[in-house]
Amino acid sequence: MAKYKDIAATIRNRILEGQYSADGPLPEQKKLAQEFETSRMTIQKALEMLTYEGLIYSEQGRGTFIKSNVSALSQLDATVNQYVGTTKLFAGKATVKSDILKNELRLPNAEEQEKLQLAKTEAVYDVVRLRFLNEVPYSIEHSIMPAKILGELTDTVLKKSIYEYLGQTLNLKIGVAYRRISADQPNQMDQEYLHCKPIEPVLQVTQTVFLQNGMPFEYSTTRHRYDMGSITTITQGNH
Amino acid sequence: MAKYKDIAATIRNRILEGQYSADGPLPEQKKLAQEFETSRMTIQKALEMLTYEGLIYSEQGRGTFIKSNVSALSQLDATVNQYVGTTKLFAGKATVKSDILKNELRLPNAEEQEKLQLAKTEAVYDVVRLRFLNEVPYSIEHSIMPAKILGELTDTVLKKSIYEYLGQTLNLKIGVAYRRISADQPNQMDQEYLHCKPIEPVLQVTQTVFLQNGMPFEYSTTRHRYDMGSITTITQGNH
DNA sequence: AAGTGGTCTAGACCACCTG
DNA sequence: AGGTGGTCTAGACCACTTG
Repeated sequence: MAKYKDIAATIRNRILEGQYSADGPLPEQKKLAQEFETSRMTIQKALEMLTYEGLIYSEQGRGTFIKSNVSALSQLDATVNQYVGTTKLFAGKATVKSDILKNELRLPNAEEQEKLQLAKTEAVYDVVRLRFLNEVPYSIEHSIMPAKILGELTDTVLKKSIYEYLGQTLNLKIGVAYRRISADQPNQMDQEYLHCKPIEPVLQVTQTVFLQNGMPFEYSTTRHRYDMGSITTITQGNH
Repeated sequence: MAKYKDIAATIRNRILEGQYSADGPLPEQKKLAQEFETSRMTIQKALEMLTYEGLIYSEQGRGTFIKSNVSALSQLDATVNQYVGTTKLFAGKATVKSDILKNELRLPNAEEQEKLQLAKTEAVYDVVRLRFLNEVPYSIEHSIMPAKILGELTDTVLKKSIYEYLGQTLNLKIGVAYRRISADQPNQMDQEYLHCKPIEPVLQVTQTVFLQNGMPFEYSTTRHRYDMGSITTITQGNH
């Protein structure tokens, strides 16, 4: 492990255990460099990590301070706002299953070509899945994914988790995701599969997910029963 | 301006203008250091900036690459997923006004004490505002804010933007925000003020907003007409 | 083995805040 | 003026990937 990560871990623990005064500043960088027998640059990389984690902040000419919401943060189980997919989110807490309503290989339409940056000739998977939480249907997920990334997409994979398949079998990493969240009245499918009554709305999430190398990997729309799911986001201000 | 920021700006422009091959790697760090007549550490800080912006990524032993979604990104006006409040979001595009339905100074209840990290004795403002976009009501915002941060909260401020007041008058900076987004059936107030029919849902956002120093500054619930507003988020994976 | 990025050093000077 | 963090240097060695 890199030295600056070790140092960051040590300082993080001290902060969480209250070993540093919550009011006053942290020891100055020069002192920390002496204590950890390293250079100031290395200390700065460690502090930079903790800054991105939202634990501390620095002000030029004043010092480095602990954010006062640190105690509140430890109550939330929110590490970072990272996309994990539905399956992993509920791991261990409940059983998640999927019915595959559609799994088709076809050519993309104009919108899909644009969103997934594909040529007319590059095929996509068009997959619709009904997802169950503890045997109760809670969302319908409609995904368009480029065939060139996924290769052979079997029902076995779809029944489990596409994200698991991506990371473990294809060894690809998720990068950025753009999501648009809105509320909507239930449509015909929602009423049929999610058993929504006309007055029971859905929460709709339309997202484009990119791999770490920037290739678009999924363009999807998911509709959740309003009483079975909400989205949590953490937005960091500028550092 | 810092040298590494200048260099980052130069490289960013080159990438956006297509001066670097989209397939191959960027010039190696040593070459860039020579070109910009600087040290490798400074080049690394510049590249680090572009990495956090989602423009490039590096792989140890291979090189630094341009993400292939760069062209798609420039279509979106999304720089970073920063919270700006409703007023600024629509600046110039439409007129935003507020009716103040309630503006009360009182003591916090147990939930508010916890969310805002307040003592029983510290007063809060309890504000309900009906927001109009081009004279049409589109959301109801219910905010609880600590009086010790805001000082005197006049109706003049509330009619405009609290976030503007924070930044410009109080010189405080927004830090992190936690938000929970869900869909809901319209309640009595939604039906009265947003003119929702029973089958017209609302998009609800419950958020806790912290200042840069970690003090909680707002605990609020906003309900939007489903056909007037959606939330867009950008989630970065791990770098 | 060669070439890439990742980390680290031991200094230095600058920018900013506070008394 | 003194003390803080912010930036920068000119090297060095390490970790990883590729031919």
